[in-house]
Amino acid sequence: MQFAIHGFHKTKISEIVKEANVTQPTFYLYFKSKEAVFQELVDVFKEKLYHHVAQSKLPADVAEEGLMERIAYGLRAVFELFQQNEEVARIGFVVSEEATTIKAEMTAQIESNLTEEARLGYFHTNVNFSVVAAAMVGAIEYLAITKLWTGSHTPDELAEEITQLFLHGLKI
Amino acid sequence: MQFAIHGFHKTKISEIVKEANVTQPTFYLYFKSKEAVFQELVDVFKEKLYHHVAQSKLPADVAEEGLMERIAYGLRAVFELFQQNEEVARIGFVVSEEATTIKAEMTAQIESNLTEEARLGYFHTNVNFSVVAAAMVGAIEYLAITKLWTGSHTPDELAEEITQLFLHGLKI
Amino acid sequence: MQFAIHGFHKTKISEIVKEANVTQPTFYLYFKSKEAVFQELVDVFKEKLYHHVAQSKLPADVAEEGLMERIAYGLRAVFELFQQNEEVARIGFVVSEEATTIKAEMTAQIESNLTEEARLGYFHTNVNFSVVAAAMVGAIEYLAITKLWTGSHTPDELAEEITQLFLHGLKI
Amino acid sequence: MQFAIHGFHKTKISEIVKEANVTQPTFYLYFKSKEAVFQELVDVFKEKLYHHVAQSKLPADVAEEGLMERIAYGLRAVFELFQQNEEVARIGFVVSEEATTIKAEMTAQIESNLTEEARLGYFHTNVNFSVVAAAMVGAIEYLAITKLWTGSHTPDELAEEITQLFLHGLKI
DNA sequence: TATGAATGAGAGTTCATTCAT
DNA sequence: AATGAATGAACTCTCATTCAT
Repeated sequence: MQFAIHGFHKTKISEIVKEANVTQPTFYLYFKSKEAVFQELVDVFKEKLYHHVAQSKLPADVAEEGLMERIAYGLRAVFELFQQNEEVARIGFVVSEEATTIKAEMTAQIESNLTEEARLGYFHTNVNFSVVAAAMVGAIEYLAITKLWTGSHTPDELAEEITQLFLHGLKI
Repeated sequence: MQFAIHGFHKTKISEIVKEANVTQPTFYLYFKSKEAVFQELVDVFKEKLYHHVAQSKLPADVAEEGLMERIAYGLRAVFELFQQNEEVARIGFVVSEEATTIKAEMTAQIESNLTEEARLGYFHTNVNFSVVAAAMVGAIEYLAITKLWTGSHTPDELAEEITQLFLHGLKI
Repeated sequence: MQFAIHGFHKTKISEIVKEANVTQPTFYLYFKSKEAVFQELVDVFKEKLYHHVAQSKLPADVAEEGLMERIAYGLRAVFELFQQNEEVARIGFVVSEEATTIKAEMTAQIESNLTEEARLGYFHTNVNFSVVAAAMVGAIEYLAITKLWTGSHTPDELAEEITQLFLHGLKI
Repeated sequence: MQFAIHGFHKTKISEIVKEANVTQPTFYLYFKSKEAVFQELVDVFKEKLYHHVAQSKLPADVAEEGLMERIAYGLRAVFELFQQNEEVARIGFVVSEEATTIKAEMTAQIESNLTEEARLGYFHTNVNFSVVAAAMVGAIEYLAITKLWTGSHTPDELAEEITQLFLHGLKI
């Protein structure tokens, strides 16, 4: 879908319909307007994303040994969502105007998760979780763009690496 | 500058010149085209950024105790560059088409730095530095947008938090 | 019928067929084109109108006392035609392009009637019957629109009032 | 002006600008939209019309002998307005959607004038002034179209004839 | 007889860009 | 150095009309 590649403004109806081998009026047979079809895509993605993030919150009884795996699991799910819905994810997370809002919402959710998880004793508390959450969201976005959607890394690999990094850091 | 706020396509020459209190033809006395002026801004930023990142590479003789501070120093410099050149940074790092390339270049530079630094023994080596570098760039971008340019955090605070996170992780 | 309400241009085939609970191609099974069906409606009305107006001419032997009633009779017939065929009358007399021609034809007929009637001694001759005829047609049209089709007045009432006005005037 | 001839929907920007020997974008240099320029014309006319009609109300002290002249005077003024502003009058009184409202307003004003004048003893009161007012407005409109704007009659002649007709009627 | 699906032609509008002065 | 006035090219969207079935 052209929107995912070019964003809203550079995407022309004429190109969309050419790709689909139909004429312009046909587009309006199926969609109310350029804006409407774009928004629909955004909404579909938003729905899915929020659902995934909400589910990635750690439960109360994760054992010390299983912690890392459990975190990686949540991240992997997000990366898989991004992989299986690349176009719609690109639109909703990167190119749409609403992407800002969507990422802000995701950040807030992650911050809330982290805070709760810290209270459960999983993490230490001398960090600003709002900053950490934003760092995670930024990292996820950019990794999706450069490592996932390029095909160079799998969701599994990325989740693994990121978990390792955010859990233990680089320091020996 | 309108470009920083609205991006290339939504920014109209008519708005630019209105803001500058001149007429449209005057614009073309000073710039070859809409595209050219935009490119000029991008180039200015690119130059500065690459310079800063290159300088943030750790030297060979940092003492154990000073490591963290030295890393924070490099990050702080980048955030300060972003703060002092918000508009041009927004354009070159976020809204321009070339932003992709610029961030890729920065990522490569950071990866190279990390690899070298690991070889110097600062970090352990069982992580994929290409992934870590991308995570850092993504984090930096999103923190700039949500924490720096909103005025909620200073370059210093952000550098501090990020260093802490990337060095030691969240785990207790 | 949509034409009567919205006129030719604002009436869409898509609306017509929706109202009739058929699809667009079905329309073209029954009518050659949008224009053709409109024209058909106009023709139907034109036929009826000319017939009525021709019949409203006063015969030669109307008694002094019956004159007013005889005139009112003709007018009433026209208003009744308009009332019983509101849609088609609206189209043929108001919204169609041909309405101009139709009203011109009606005006000419009335003028001819008046001239003849004046020669029979019913009216005085120091007025321009072409102007009077046009005034009548204009009055009839606007009264149909504002008093008849709104339901506020009956054909009878309108015929009565108009006859009184055109026969004796307002002056005491 | 094309609007006066063809009405709003059949008038194309492309025709307007062709008539003016400029290109389509030039149109938008001077007018906000097709709709806006049309509305502006309507408003200009409305203003003028209401002013004239309001002024045509008879004062309290018209002498018996001067009555007819005084009435003709008011009508003449309206026809002169129509003549001197043919295009805008056509638009505001005939082809615009608002024409309905404008004529209704004018009718109401005339009815009010007539009622008042009858109370002053100028006219007898056994007629429905609402119907008479509508008849007048309809007559005025159609006479403007067929006798004034065709050039066949002057405002003076039309005012004279109409006054005679509405004051004394056709009856000998 | 009826239609789901499609379209050619053209509407109004916007915008970066350029003359003539 | 500066501009008022204009435009080419392109855009989104609409609508009467027609296939293939």
